[in-house]
Amino acid sequence: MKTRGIEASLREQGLRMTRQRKILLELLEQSGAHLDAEHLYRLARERDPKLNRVTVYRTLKLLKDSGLVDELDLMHWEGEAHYYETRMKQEHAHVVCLRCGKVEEFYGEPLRRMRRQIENHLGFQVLMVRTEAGGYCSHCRVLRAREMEQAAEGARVRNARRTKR
Amino acid sequence: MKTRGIEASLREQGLRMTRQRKILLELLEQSGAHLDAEHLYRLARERDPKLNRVTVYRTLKLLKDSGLVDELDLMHWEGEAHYYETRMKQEHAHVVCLRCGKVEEFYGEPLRRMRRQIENHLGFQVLMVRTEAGGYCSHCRVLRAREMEQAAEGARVRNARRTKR
DNA sequence: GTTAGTGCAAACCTTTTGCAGCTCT
DNA sequence: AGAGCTGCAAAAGGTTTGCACTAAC
Repeated sequence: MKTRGIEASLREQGLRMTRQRKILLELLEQSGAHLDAEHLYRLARERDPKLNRVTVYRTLKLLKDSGLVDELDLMHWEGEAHYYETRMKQEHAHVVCLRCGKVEEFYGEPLRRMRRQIENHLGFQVLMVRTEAGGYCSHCRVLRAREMEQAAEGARVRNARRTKR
Repeated sequence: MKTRGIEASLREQGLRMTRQRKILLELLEQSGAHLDAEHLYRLARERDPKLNRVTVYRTLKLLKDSGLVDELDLMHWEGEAHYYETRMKQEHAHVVCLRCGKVEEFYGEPLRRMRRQIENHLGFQVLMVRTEAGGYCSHCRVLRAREMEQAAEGARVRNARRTKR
């Protein structure tokens, strides 16, 4: 959804498209990445140094409640911040590397099928589904194995020392 | 996994099974429900009034990092608290009613299939998958429709008043 | 006797709230 | 005028940290 479309959505709800909201929406759309409130705030201040952190939070809440952006946790990869993305794309899962923080998106039939099954089996009217996976990306998997090996080595040394004494 | 099994897991990592941890683990297992830190703390204090809130947090973190319990957000239904459940059961999704807060669990093939696809397509080693859906349960769906109707009615009245003036 | 774990107080970080002033319409 | 919106300061909510003391191994 373009900023235009979002503006229309806001208007329908009797809400206004202010200078601040325009800045925040543009940043959210440009950045393909997943921004958290603080990051978004810093970017926004580059365009308008007076823009307040509170406005960022209020805007994000508004957009979230209007269903215009989705809120993610990314498996709490570093801290409790929430990440936001505009709701333009197809439903997808987020896969986070717990070592390097890389985020990949996963599209696929199982997601849609799950939504349908939840609706049919549980009688829920599903408004949002959030699927997040945590693990190690192909790159970090190797490095991780090496790290574990070294940790085990360290433990062996420590144990040996203890036994000797 | 029984408390026994968890105790063994802790021991393997050179960790200790203290009175406090035993209490917390038992509570987590007994309660089929999804407890948050505060709730767990209150229950724990009934058994040991001196047990500190900080210990609850530290224990939960420990168990989470050891992969012995899973951490949920339940779509941030009321606040930012995290909910915990022991990792005994099969992989499942949590479906939260955004009106009454009821939580249902969903088991099914799509979940397992999704995990496999993420591993195959993205080359990730998946350690945890968390799927949460938000919506309205069959009961609240009806009530919700009624509420929306009343809200719309209210808006009509307000608009009429404004136009008249 | 070591090392891990606990309790207490205080800090921390993210997010929300109250309120006066501003700005669209 | 009247509603929505912003900025500022202050509070809230959930969680973590530093440190001295205690308990498990």
